[in-house]
Amino acid sequence: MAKGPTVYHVAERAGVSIATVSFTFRQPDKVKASTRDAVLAAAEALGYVPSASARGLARGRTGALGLFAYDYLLDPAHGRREEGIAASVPAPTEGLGNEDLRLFPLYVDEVQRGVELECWRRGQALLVGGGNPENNEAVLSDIAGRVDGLAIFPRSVPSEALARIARRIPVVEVSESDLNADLDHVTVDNESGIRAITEHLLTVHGMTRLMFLGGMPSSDNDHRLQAFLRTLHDAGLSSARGPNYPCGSDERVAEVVRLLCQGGNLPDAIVCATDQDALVVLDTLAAAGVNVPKDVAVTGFDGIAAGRVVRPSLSTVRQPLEQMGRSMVQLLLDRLDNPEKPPANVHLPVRLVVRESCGCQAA
Amino acid sequence: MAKGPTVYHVAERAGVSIATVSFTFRQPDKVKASTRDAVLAAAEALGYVPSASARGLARGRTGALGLFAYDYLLDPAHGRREEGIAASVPAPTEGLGNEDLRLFPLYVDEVQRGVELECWRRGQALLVGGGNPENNEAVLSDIAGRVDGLAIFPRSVPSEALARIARRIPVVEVSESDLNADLDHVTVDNESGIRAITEHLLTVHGMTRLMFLGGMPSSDNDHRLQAFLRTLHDAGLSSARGPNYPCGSDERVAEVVRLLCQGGNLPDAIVCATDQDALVVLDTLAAAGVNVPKDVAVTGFDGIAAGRVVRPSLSTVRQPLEQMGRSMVQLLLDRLDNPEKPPANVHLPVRLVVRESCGCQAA
DNA sequence: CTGAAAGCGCTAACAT
DNA sequence: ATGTTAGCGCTTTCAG
Repeated sequence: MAKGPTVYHVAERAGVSIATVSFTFRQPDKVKASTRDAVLAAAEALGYVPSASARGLARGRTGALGLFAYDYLLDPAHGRREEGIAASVPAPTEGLGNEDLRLFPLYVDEVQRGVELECWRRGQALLVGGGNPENNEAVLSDIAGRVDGLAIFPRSVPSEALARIARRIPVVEVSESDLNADLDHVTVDNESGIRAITEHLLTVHGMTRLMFLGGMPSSDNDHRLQAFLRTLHDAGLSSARGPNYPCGSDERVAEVVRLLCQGGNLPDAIVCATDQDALVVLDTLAAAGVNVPKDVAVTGFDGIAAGRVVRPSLSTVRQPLEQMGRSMVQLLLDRLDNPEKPPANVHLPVRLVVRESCGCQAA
Repeated sequence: MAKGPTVYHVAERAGVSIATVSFTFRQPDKVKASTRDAVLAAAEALGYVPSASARGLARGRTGALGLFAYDYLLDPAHGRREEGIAASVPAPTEGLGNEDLRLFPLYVDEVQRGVELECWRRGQALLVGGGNPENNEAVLSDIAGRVDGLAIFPRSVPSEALARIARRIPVVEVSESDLNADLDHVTVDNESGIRAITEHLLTVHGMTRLMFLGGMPSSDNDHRLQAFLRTLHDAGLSSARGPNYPCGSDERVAEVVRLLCQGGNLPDAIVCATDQDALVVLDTLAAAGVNVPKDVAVTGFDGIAAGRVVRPSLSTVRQPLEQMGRSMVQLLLDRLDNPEKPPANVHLPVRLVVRESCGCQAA
């Protein structure tokens, strides 16, 4: 606690100059063995811990990367995540209601884990910043001042703020984005993912009346919709209904589903833009007494953990979430090495995951 | 990217001194409105972002807190967690095998989330460091040099390394610890938790032959065992067998259970030291064709998410994991304000969570 | 191979 | 209310 020892103390104790101390820590083999041992011993004895601030100042680099972990569930559109994963556990009568599924790790959580694991693997320091409802800007600026590069989630940061930061340090964004075209990106193959799951519905289940449904608008979701329509078109079909996307929120998605139920003419399948949308759809259908997949099939996109646990379990397209996080780190580090190269884009494959909600192995 | 603007640039552009710029950012209301506006405008125009390194150096504080997120699952004793939560998703025949449950958030994950949320809420920067199998020491030292205070998990850091760091910055440890008595701690009421679940078995289910089982040794687990024995004693009973704790690893736990099955005389209930142990027990019993809770009841301790999802779902004692993370942050900040106060200890309550594995609502 | 010295960008007295 | 002036602890030429 007591204002730790500095290079000066170590230098004095080891009987060398501060330059030698510094040098010993960065190029251990460039100093005479005896000197090195003396320095290391002194450092050890004193409990010396190099100050990252001082080093950062001197080197012009902090040596840390940042992740701005905007939490979608703190966003009004999705409602608040419960007080902690798996927190609320009603006593004996507890079942595993679909409404509890928000307690499992989400898209952002898994990507974050990937960022963390990759940083740790490389011995890279990682600053994890979080959206603070109010002063998002201030928080972001603070983070920006602390790191050499920043990873962000789409739409978690206003474009102007982003531009200001990107002028100073490299920024990488996960997911597609029609804005911020100058940033590095990590994206997935939405096209083939939607095509795979849609064709599964068409071919394996012989369905013909499909509809696309999604809540929040995004570039990814836009592309998924387009891919959906193209797939249907290629099969000589058209969408069962005008695509209900973007509805705007979970609430609106539920509303659309309720209307569908009341109307009495459900499509064969509802292809959702994301797993979260699909979970809402599943909830709503269950509440309306509609059987999935018997009366209507439902599919998602993302492959979050909750989809494995719901009943019926969710057929979906899995994104390599952890890998996406790792790739962000990779991209950041690459750009730090080579600031001038044109914006890069790591495009990752996805995988069709067939479970129950499409009608396969309908228990 | 181009070596961002500094206070000097802003000062020049605003026609003031650098001190005024600095002052404007820290005490906005202490400067004349006109000056403030000029400074802010200049900063805005220049895209000024304060350097945390410089500030840290000057103030003697980095303004960030650290979490050393040792991952137990990277530890050989527990085996490696799959490539990402919910990653491995075997096709159509997939059930939700118990072996998949390691994919859900664990004890450490939930505590980490608590630390994050609390830091974000307070606008506190948070550095999340990770165990790197090899150079744990180096990583730790690096983190220590970057933060004003550090939160750690028990036994994730060798005591000597810890001592060195604790000499420089405050360190808070979650869970009980007979070592490191000089650190601040966040603990839970193991005694009443074990007592509650044991008495539930005794009273509600009328069981008499109970045994305690646990893998890894720890102070918490030690205390749980003691509480277990005391509870039995108070009821005029004794342990059905010599307590099998600490077995040492998941493997050894499984082995003990297999022996029990072969021996043919299972106790009425196996009270596990942790949920993780209980999941292993559940797995092993299932593999041996033993029915839970019919043939034997099983209970856990922790309340991790996976316990809700297994079948039979796990009766357990839930720790307020998120709150524990939040309390660590609180403790760190308190100590920074008041370095001299004696070691503090936040002792949190736990809650009995009755599900199926104890025999309640046996489907 | 090692020492001397000049900053890195900002804060905090102390002046004014 | 604002300007002056020392550093904070480390890195990095440049000499020796």
